Amino acid sequence: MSAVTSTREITIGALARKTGAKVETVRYYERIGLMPAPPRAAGGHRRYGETQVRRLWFIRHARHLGFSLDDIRHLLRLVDENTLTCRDVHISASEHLSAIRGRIADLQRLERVLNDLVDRCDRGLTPDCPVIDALFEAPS
Amino acid sequence: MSAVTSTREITIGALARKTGAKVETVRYYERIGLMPAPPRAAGGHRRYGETQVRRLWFIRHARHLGFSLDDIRHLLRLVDENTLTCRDVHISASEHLSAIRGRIADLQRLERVLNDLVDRCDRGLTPDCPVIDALFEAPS
DNA sequence: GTACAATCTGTAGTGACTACAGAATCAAGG
DNA sequence: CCTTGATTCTGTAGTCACTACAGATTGTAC
Repeated sequence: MSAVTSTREITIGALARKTGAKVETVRYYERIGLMPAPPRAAGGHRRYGETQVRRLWFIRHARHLGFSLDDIRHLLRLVDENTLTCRDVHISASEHLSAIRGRIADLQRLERVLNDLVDRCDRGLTPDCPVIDALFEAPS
Repeated sequence: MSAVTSTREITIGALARKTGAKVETVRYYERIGLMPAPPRAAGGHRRYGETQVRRLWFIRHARHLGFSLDDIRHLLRLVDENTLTCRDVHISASEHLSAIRGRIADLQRLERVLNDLVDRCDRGLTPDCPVIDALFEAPS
């Protein structure tokens, strides 16, 4: 087993292309402590290994699932402690799921109200629109 | 007709209590030009009349309906020009409505994926959880 | 050697507020 | 008149998750 630098190390640009993240975002994740500061090449450019590529994939997937960076930070701490279990993922995802369902319900309520407004404004052919008037007044 | 200050003018705190907005938010709306700079009392405190109360109600209602401050700015410009019609409200609300519907659809897709993940992680009683593994890898 | 691409650091902008700090003003009770 | 406590004033910075620069340096291909 040699201890020399792996030939599989890649630049930040290659990492970004691989995972679909932007270069600036990767540096941002490093700044806020989600990604560890990687080793640098002679000129100061960052070099990433397989572990960091996998870590960024984890972040990307979790973000895509709508987890906040704080949620992800929590999960990654468990990863770093080597104690992340299915149970942890289950708990975090369940909480997240009910938040999502709440947001869907909120938006659906909003949709009904807006739909009603659109409907009433559509047919509002009278000179003074009661819908507009109502917007300017305290709710009854 | 007297030209003295109306007795119905209220402070920013009273305005906030009336409409349910926060004092800071009212000042914020003034700063970004949604609310006009009101006249001041002797000591420099803001005084609001009925017109501004109605204007703030409009903003509150529109925000509650999920319109962006930019949307609201647009509508209020028409109000200031005295040309706001039911048609304008209809157009703006329709656009907004389809954006809301798009977001609902996005969240519902997300809900399905998350639900599936929760489901699989729930039953994942094997030592190595394939769900977690998948989170660390490029999508296949 | 010379382009040109990629990377570096640091800072500021987004939306819609919210949260202070520190000073001034106002309203009520004694 | 004076004090106390609430309210208001201005200005600035923080939130979230990036994104977009500027200006300097480094890496790479010909």
